[in-house]
Amino acid sequence: MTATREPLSRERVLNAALALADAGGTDALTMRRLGQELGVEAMSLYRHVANKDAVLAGIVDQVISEITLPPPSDGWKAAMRSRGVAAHQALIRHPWAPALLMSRTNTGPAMLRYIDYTLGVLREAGFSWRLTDYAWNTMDSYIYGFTLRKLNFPIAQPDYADVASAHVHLLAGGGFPYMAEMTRHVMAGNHPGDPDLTFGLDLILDGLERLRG
Amino acid sequence: MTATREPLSRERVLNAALALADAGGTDALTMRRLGQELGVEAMSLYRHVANKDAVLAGIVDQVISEITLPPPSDGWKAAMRSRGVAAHQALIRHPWAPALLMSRTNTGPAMLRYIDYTLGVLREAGFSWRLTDYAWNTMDSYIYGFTLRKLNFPIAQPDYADVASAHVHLLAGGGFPYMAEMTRHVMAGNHPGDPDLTFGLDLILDGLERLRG
DNA sequence: GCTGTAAGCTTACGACGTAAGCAAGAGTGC
DNA sequence: GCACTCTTGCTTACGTCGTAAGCTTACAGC
Repeated sequence: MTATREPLSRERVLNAALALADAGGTDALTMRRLGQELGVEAMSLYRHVANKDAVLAGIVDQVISEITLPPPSDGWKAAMRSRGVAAHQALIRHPWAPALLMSRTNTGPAMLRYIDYTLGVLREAGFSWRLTDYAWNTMDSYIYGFTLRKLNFPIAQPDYADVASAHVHLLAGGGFPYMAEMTRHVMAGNHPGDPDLTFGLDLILDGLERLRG
Repeated sequence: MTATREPLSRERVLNAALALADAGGTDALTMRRLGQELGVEAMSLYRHVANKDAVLAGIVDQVISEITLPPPSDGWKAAMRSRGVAAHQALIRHPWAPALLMSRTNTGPAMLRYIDYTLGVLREAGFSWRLTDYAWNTMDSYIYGFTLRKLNFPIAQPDYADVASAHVHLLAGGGFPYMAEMTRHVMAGNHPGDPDLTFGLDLILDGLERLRG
């Protein structure tokens, strides 16, 4: 009289893995817990997935697939700008993702699509192959770097007050006058502690525009 | 008649940890192996170090301390440029470091010194606090992001031929025309596969110069 | 019914970080 | 010389991890 449960599948495994990572970060994603979440023993997962690394690759690609790619007809600059913002937003929605994304070689279908789109927009806008490669690399280095940094910046975290007070004694020592003053400015509200992606992105895009001629 | 061995110390532990990470990456750095390297049991390390996380924080700060900071008298732009290059080089010397650097909140003495230096150069060059913060954030997001990306880019690895041939079938499918063509250009030697830090860095610095007015 | 194949289960191994308590030696005060 | 404390390193053990090897069960096609 037991209802025959839905059989496992690579897709079901990856969905559960994504949910687990979203809920508790990479640490919460273990094969045992993943099995538990699916009502199955850990070893059963290996019928549908080569190993844990494949799971990680799968969920990273899933996140990349969430990046909405604007139509190239918007013009290369606008397209690259909103592509960058969309990537940043998708990654922020899954805070565990950037570290994974940047510390592995990713060749999932969504990633390849995403790269090909980017190269295509730049090429069609008249950038040389060399400049296209450099431009792509520069933008993505910045976007991913910025996102990862932001996620680990104490200021962006709810326990900012704790962190700040824990470090105040370091700054008070007098060895780091500029940091101390900067902290004072941020705490006084003169200046947003939360960094802004578009500042640097626009800097890069304007520079690329000038190089394109 | 056994020679009394050199007693452990936080410094000796960190030095050995750094050597271990340099030799085999983060995975090779375990408390047991670290003890073994020092001729000591793993648990003995805990007398000199709070836990493994403290070890990681220690060696990351060690790497940061290797970044040579140019004299601010060179002018802010030249100083920021060679600071960036120096940071990149130091991180490349310790390929395991960028991932660690970017996935934790770092408040070691070398890191604080490094940040304070950067803020100081920008402030003394006349940047507002707001612009100083944005500039610092943009530069470092790019530098770290670029370095981490480069380390995980298959092209930078000795097994590039393998990696390329393993992915050729994906490109050959026709779904990714621009990537395919780019790969062809790189393989034909028309274009360096190895990315260049200074391209993006100069883009950013030129943009900052314009903003400073 | 028989048999082949797939899906999930069981057990087990060798890592890992580290908590708790023990042992042995080095100073120190008398 | 002797007890005392403090420091340093060692022993043992626990719970967790990824996953190799082999087993069981259920169903499909004949």
